[in-house]
Amino acid sequence: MSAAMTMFREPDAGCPRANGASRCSHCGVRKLSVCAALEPDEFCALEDILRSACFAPRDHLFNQDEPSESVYNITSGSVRLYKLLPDGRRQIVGFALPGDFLGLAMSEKNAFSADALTPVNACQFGRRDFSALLDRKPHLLRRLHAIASHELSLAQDQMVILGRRTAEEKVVAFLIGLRDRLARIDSSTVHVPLPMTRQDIGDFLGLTVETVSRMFSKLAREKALVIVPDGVRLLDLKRLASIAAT
Amino acid sequence: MSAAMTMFREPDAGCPRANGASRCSHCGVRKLSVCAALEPDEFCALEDILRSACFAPRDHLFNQDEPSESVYNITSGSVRLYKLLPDGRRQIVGFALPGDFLGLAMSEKNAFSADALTPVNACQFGRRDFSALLDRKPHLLRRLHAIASHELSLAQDQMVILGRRTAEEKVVAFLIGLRDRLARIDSSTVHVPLPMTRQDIGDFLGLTVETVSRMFSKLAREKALVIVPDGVRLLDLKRLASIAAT
DNA sequence: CGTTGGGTTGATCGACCTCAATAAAAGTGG
DNA sequence: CCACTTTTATTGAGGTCGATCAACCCAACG
Repeated sequence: MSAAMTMFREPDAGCPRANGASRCSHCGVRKLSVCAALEPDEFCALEDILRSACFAPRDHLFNQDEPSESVYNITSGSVRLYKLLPDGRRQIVGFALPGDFLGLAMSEKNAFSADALTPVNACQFGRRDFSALLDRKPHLLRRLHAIASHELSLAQDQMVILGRRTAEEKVVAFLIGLRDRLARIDSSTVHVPLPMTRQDIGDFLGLTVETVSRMFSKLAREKALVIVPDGVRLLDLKRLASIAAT
Repeated sequence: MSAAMTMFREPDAGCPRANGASRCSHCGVRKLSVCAALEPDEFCALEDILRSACFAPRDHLFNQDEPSESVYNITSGSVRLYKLLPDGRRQIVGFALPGDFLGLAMSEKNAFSADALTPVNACQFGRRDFSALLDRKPHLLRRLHAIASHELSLAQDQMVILGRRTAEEKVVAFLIGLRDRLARIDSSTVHVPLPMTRQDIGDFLGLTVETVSRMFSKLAREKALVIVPDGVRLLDLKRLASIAAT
């Protein structure tokens, strides 16, 4: 391989897409990610500090309250982000999808834990390296801030869902929200893959597994959706949208 | 109006838009705000685009879904931030206190409504003016991003409260959280002024007025706190902290 | 005064939780 | 490939926390 390859830190052995992920020019999520802020000739600065990482399902990217070493940009797969209370109650604060950035806060300690739901590929950056890069690339910082603000806005939407919506509305809002996010990545429309368990969905929506399951059954019974292996297929989008909007 | 109505420290009495607010050097919240990122000689750039604004209780700073004209830095008083569902259900997404910045997202449209709970003084900036300033002052942008990230983190904490805590825990977490924020402004310890109604607290915590009132009564009955005019006095901090931590 | 908005308290109800049983997948090792 | 365990999903029965409905108090205010 060329001298250009020597710029990359060593990719994980056995990681299928290791090369693809670090070669930003071929990256599938480049236009969705922080990286979109950079000009083509600036990518070398990113590639200099980037390490391609991959994780198997259940691998932890990082843990709540531990020092934050790295920040990540997800290139494939999905990641579960959650907080635990001392007594074991869990709140999932989000699911990261391809294009999503983890470590917006650039803080010393992780505010939540993150683990892989599916095989995950990510660009990994040293927190300090990335922070230094932000100081050199104001465009990148500006973009990161835009992303953080958008995340804040989504978090506030989630507050409405958690605080003021019924179980049925929660589940539907979750499905519609996930569908909209997936549509940005590949334009799938009615098929919504669900790499997370019902328990995960419950812990995201402030419900129990049983209630989530019951709502899925109810919506399926009413022909608003069909439950398929690994996900759902939305049938009556109009009806679902009206439930989520109310 | 009574002095008790104005719960939080007011640098300039009444509402003169002349001195205190626009003269950054004398501003009481400078070290807490975005502005802390600026060097003394840079404040003129801020003062150039700043307008001192004041609001009476119930005045709206801006409304959900309307175009965002300005961003604000609160210098005194407190502001209620909320989202409304079409059917009238309300979720309060936060209370802004002195030092807080409104308009982090710098987006075209407001994601929520904001109105004053008490008399409020604020520094008002045109959204475009402020955005342009951010391009000229990377330090300011960096600070704004730090603030946005911190807000995101608080929003995630609030998700845990909304999704996974009991009514009692919610109320206690709210009081402790507010106390901690007030402590950053003036180091009050046990007296927590509450400029918002029980209804507001309920709409922040995903509870009804009645439940909030009952929890206050319960905590008062158990001598964990005393209800005083315009607020509460925390008595058994150890016990309250342990409820909130659980 | 009467009115109005906020706060408290009680009685009842219901949405969601808890507990329990079963079924269906998905690993795991032989 | 098949037993065997483990994890996940579904469904039912019954209980509970917080919502709802309603009465009342109190302070502020015109």
